[in-house]
Amino acid sequence: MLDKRKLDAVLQFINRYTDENGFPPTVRDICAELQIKSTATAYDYVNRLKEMGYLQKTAGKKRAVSLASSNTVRVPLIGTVTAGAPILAAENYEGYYTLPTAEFSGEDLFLLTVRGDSMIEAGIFNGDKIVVRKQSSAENGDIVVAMFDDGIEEGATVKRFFRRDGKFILHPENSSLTDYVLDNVTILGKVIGLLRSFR
Amino acid sequence: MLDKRKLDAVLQFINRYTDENGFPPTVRDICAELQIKSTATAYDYVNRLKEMGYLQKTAGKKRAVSLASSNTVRVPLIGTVTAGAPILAAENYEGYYTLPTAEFSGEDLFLLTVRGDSMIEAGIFNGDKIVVRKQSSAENGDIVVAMFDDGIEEGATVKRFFRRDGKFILHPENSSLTDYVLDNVTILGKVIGLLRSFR
DNA sequence: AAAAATTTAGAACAAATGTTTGCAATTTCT
DNA sequence: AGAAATTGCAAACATTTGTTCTAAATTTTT
Repeated sequence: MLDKRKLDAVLQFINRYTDENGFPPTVRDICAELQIKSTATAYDYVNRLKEMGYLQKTAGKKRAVSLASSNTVRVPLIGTVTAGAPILAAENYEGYYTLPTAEFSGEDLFLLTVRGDSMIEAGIFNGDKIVVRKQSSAENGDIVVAMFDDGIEEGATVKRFFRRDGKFILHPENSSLTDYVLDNVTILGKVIGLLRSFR
Repeated sequence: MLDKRKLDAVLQFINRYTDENGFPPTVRDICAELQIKSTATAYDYVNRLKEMGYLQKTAGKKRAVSLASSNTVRVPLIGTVTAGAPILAAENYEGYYTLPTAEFSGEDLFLLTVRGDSMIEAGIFNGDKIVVRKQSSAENGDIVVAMFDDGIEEGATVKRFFRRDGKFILHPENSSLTDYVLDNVTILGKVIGLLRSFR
């Protein structure tokens, strides 16, 4: 049986090295770091880690190891949620943010900058960037990004979602605002987290 | 004069490729992507980008290009802010989070999980992870992580900081709590942002 | 339009780095 | 303790991939 700790050390090193340098180490780098005296040994470790599913690598390629489970996701910032503003349009892409999967995981995530104070009591402030998972339905109590059109106003907003008596309710978490009660809403996604930076 | 757009396309590609694969492309990958017919040409582009300061690379090394200005920072999660709990101890490291520099930048950042509701009116909730920049002083109005010892209680907390009449004030943003007025505090850092994930 | 400069291509070369092999060292099993 | 299995080493090897060189193509300048 092979020493579990050594394998772990190799994995850790690959992870750290890649993060610090922007590219993975060579087998010889691994040797140097862990005082392994033969490239074949380091090579062996890497292959075991691959077989165990911790690493991805393509045979032959140089410096082509990467963690099987990435620590990060690339998430596009696609605009601002403000009434009337069409979002989700490809032209609105404002770049990609790399986020830690430890905190934000899932498929089809995107970021939106929040404009307004309608969710302030839920801790979502003006200027926050919300992490949204794209989905077209929601459960009672979810915070969602939704498009609505009640004949008076239309647009996309962030609200807490409820369905009651055949109606859709978009509930602002701000006691000075009132609910939207609608016959139709289009759910764009569920808010799964947020980023804030104090300026 | 060389086409600015082509250079930009190369930079973009290196960025995207690295993000998607965990390791940078080879000159031949660049050729394939941008329909360049000679490795020498792609090689030239990469070198120019290096000279212009957009890329870092070491001559000779394979697959060893990386962006000069990283899009991300690695930030350690070092514990929880709760009264009485010593933080900043090396043993408390709970791993590293990769955060986007577009949102959180600076030197000596760390993350803490917040326990308690003392800053709820500033939008900092129980369970949030705050991004802290290590520093030993603060300005009036800053939200800080501070150690205090008033003879009754001691520990680390997150509070808004003020200095007034020779005293230090740690002000909770929660109208049901009262200020700590202290003769001595040790500032551990300034809160520059936060992460939240809804469970 | 010719000359000069720059950019690109094609091919060959060299070095870094993954991979294989045979054997020694170590550990595990009987 | 001895046998068997596993692990580690050293060295050679193979391939990927960076690099260089020369000339053709293109663009810029005169």
